[in-house]
Amino acid sequence: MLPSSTVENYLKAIYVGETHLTDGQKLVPMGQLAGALGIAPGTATTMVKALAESDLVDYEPYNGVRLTAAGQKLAARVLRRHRLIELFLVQVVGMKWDEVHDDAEQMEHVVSDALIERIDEMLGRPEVDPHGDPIPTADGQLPHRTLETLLTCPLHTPVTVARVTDQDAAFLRFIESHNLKPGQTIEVEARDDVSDSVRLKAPNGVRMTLGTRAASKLLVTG
Amino acid sequence: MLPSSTVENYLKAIYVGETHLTDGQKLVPMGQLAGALGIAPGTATTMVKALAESDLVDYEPYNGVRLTAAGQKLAARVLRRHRLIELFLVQVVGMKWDEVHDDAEQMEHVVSDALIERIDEMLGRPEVDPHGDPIPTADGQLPHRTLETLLTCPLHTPVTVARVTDQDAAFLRFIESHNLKPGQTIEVEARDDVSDSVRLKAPNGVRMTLGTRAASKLLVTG
DNA sequence: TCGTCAATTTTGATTAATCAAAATTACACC
DNA sequence: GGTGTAATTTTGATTAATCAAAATTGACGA
Repeated sequence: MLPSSTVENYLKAIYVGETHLTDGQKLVPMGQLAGALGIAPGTATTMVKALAESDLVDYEPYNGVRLTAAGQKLAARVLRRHRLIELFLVQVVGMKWDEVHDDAEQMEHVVSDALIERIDEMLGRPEVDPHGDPIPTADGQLPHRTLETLLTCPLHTPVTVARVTDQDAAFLRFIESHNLKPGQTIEVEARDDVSDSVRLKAPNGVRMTLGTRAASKLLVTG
Repeated sequence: MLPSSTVENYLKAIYVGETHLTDGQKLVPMGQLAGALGIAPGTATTMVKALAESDLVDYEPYNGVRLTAAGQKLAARVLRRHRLIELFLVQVVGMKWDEVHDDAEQMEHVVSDALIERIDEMLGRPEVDPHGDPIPTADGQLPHRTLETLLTCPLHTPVTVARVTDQDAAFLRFIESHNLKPGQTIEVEARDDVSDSVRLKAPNGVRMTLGTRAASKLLVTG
């Protein structure tokens, strides 16, 4: 019984949902899941019960859902495919990083293992995709680096952009046009809670200001 | 109402079915369609009636089905995608020509126009795929060369393999291992109806014998 | 303790795609 | 012209995925 694209999408959404859980939570709420997938809450309930039946998730009524080991393995596989495909489309095919998400979203469910292996090989077993998101290994491990956001990193200190955690095309174009893509070195000069903003110096020396919402999507390493 | 993968597959099957019609026929029989798609005959009937409702096909009960102009346009688009993707996977990704069919079959329904355009550009607007099958143009024209099979081409005359009309992986591996891929020059030395076979000289000078069934799948130009 | 409200689950329906098996039709042959 | 066969269509069901709206639950504040 190989999983349908729909099942794969549920698992993937739960997987990333788990990584977004604040503090000691271990269950992804149904509402959040339904929201992430853009479906009605009742639909999510029905589907999750079926996933639980297949031992892909643990489901606690009214509390939420969590992946089992089997579910985690499948989810990691899908995420691996997605990120490899994104990198491939940018690196090999020459598409822009803001236009590859939808193609990857579709292709991740349908391409053969042989094609994924070829892509992985062509790209030299990469560890991160064009957005700096880590690529799960073939055996399902998700490498984890601890990164800081522009809201928490040290001031007046050069840091390197490592990851951009937003797939929105307009946001990505903004990042690119201001030279803030992963790999670029920048420096946070000031933060201001009142104006809800962060001021920073871009690689070319240009100063600019971001809202905290946007700033929280840029992850950096010291 | 963009067409589902299923609808695209029906249209594609009717499209290629039409090209296989003998003499003056203009309708693809339901049985043949169902067979090509691997579905029950009743299912084909139901679906074709729906396609007729959407003006993608003309349907004559008990006689068969034919594409309308709109259906033809869609079918050509899918076939174009399929063949461009196959060539891409061979040429750029380095997959073998006998292993790209299934990936192309899936990807043809899901990749963006932007990706197809990039692929077409990378490949230099190619006219044929790795099997020598012509690639429909972006506006839906299917370039047609008149080719002969090994059953009809002149004897004792060098001819160039132009097309292999069978997607079966084992057959393709056979063709490759005997140096009979498109572009190779060969010569038919004899045909024999009784033994149902064709004898030919491969590029390396090696003599070999094919059954007429296999020989009919090799198309050549003088 | 109790009521309220938001989140969740249930219920009842719908759509697309499919099958098996029964009914029908076309046609060719005697 | 009748008849049998093969192709085709109909019929009745099934599965996966979905929605809207009604019912339920659980937690929190009064």
